[in-house]
Amino acid sequence: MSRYNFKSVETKWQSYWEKNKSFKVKTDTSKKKFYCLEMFPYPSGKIHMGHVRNYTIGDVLARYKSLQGFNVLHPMGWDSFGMPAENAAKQNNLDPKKWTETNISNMKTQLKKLGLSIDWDREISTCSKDYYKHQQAFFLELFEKKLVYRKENYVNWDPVDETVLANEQVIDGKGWRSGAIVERKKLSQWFFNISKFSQELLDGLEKLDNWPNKVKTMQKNWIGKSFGCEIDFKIEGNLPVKNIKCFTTRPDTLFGFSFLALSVDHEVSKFFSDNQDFLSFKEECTKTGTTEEAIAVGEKIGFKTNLVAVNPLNPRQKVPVYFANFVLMDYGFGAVFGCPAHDQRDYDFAKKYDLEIKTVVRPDDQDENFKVLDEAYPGAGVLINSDFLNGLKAPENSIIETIKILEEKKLGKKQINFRLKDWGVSRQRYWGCPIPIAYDENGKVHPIPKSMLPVELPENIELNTKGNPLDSQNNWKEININGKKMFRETDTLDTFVCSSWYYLRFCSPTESEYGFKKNDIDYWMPVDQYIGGVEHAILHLLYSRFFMQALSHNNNSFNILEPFSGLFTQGMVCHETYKDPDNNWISPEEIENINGKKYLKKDKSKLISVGPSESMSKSKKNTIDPENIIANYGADAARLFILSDSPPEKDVQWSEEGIVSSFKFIQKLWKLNEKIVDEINKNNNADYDDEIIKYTNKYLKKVHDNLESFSYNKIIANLYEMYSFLNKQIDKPYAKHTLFENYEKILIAMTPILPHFANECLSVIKAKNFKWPKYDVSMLKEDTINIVIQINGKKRGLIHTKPNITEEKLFQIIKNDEKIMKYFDQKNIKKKIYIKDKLLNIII
RNA sequence: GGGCGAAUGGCGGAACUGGUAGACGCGCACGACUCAAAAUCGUGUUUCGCAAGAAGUGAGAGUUCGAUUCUCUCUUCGCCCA
Repeated sequence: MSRYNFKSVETKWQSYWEKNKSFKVKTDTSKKKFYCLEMFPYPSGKIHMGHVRNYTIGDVLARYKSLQGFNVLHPMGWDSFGMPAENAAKQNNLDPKKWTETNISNMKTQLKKLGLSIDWDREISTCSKDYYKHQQAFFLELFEKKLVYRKENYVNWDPVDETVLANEQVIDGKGWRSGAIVERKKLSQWFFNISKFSQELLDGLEKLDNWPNKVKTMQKNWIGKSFGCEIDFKIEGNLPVKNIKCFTTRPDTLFGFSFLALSVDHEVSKFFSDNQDFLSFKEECTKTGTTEEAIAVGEKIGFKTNLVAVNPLNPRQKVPVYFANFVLMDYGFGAVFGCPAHDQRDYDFAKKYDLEIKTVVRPDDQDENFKVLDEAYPGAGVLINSDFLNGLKAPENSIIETIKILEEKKLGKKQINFRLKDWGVSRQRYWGCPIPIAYDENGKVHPIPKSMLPVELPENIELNTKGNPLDSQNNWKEININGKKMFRETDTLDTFVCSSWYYLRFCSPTESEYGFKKNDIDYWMPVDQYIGGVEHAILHLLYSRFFMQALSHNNNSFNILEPFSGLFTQGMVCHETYKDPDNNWISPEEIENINGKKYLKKDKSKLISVGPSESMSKSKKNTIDPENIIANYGADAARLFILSDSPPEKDVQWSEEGIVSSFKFIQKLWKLNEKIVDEINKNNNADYDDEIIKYTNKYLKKVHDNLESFSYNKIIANLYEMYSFLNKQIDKPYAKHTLFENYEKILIAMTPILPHFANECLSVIKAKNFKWPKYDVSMLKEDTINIVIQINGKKRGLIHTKPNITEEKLFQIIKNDEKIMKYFDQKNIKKKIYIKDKLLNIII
């Protein structure tokens, strides 16, 4: 008996796959294709357990599909532009490019040790100019299609570092690095016109049957289609403002109108540009955030104008016009009509400024005297105090009816509004894809000619400058286009742009003329199964869907609108958390278990308290390094454990006991393998025994069904059962051929999960040219079955018999069964319910 | 505040379209081997009960011959949006 040496076996197979380019694929229209894609990693330096889980899930599928005969595209690349490289470079005075390349090389080595079936010849990296060159061409293509434009927009500005911050870099309103209070600042930036496709992106979701409903719902809410009305309010006052347009989803509450609120950026604000009070109010507004949350939670403040707005349905009613901090210019028209009784935000505002709160909707269980008191009532009911609208059912009927009336009177019109805003792609960063645009001396925009692409990032530049480092690169900035001196755009593209089309590049990774070849994407696209974290449910997936819409827009050569036909979102990897008595987080590697109860720090200095299992994070120090795991237990054990404990879509708890038991199980499988090989070599000629054939077929059906439904945890359970079956049976003499044939099938079905181990065993039994084993339906029939006997729905016995038994025959058997008969008297039987070959329920 | 989802032993989780609840794993207990330990193997393990038996899938109702599964109300937790 030899011990299974995972190190030599895993190394052997990994180098075999590499040498033979086992996973290299080509466009081949004679074969059925399967495109299996996992979200590509950011090259942070080391892989983490989340990667192990993500790529193991994908690899199981890719290997399974490949054995089934599909031409499987399973590529890997690097999402290699982005801030961590720039930050690391700044801190350690490094070159972001070198930092990134080193990380890629380390992580590639680590990924290879997992035994993934990846076609490494297709490896791409978004920071390489071979990649971003095409991205710049796409930018220009969208520019020509008028899907890219420039506008002024607010950004989070750190006044100390003189830099723009991403939302996640703003912590409690302060810059994460400088601690300075973040300001809102207007900058001219590039936008992708994603909102043009709002309806298409919404409609497309309907056809994505293999996406989780959860993700579709999240996208639907994000796109946020709302149905409402555009109302033109007449304005009276001392300013040359005659009308103000509003969008509202609740025109039916117009009789509850008590103020009109404008965004401080509304065009009316130009009349207040020398009003000091207004300017300081506007200043105040920039301090509160612009997120919907900040607005909902924050205090509502207003600035009263001398203007009054006329209620279009009741011209005698005139209400004040305010500027207010909770109205945003980029939603609707930057103006809302306030109905405090039925909108909490308006209610808060009205309370503060002592405005009228008029109830116009009563809940169904209240009468006409219902009054809104302590909080707004946004719910359903019946319209009251609304003149000719009284009695309408709110909100469904009343909205439609009110819009009809407003349209008839030419006071407003029906409108569809989307919450989805255009995608701002400008980043004031160095480490990103340069935007292929130049400005002449008058500031006019000129696309950089395609022949001059790529616009390369300058290398070896000083990053510790204030503001965007590219801004100070005067040599680089200057460019000559058609004999004219111009200046390059110094902003770079959001890294989400890079990941919006990488799945296309994998189809034609070396194509130099364009981002992809048409015949490649015609064959490979769409991605059949995309696998990644749910944290990308909205932005990345929506941007990618937009990108396909944008490329297909006014394009006759291809029309792929949905990039990912199947989506699977895996859960996170969690671990217990540990703290010492001083409330410091302690890493699992620093502690020791005493008696299975107490935990001590390894130097025995401190008692450790165990906290709940939480997703692995550096800040809580509850991470486990996959590299150590692979070194100590092997890739197969890591794969086995990460799949075994929980369904892939749910969180999984990493534990020392778990990985150890997976490791031990592989050792057991190896011992079993040796026993079986001995048995096969014995060349005994026992009688044909169909027990193993039946069991194998049942097993293969389970594995097949569980693979198809992503129930990978159940496959591991099936495998354990298979092991204990074989281990008990193996002492019986088996016909050599039967044993060999079925064992081979079992091993092949094991290769997606344990590729090194199973291939090693297959080579030991000299199996060749194997395919995915199909189960034989005729072998699934049982010779004997158990029928449950219930009395009044309670289980009272089990009858072991042959299938296809009639109720009468079954009852004959029961009559001789004292254990069952003691529960009832035959005279009292009211009814018998017989479900053939399953259950008999006797009602007394 | 809104949307979506979940709740099953000490723990992670099984249970096909309503039909034997707790598969499989971890942990734990006992036993074998051993001078001993580790490793390995075996047995047991929902709760109460000596047992016969009874109860039992977050709580409460309902539909049904029969509910972890379907319907309603509630509680708690998670995720997303706010």
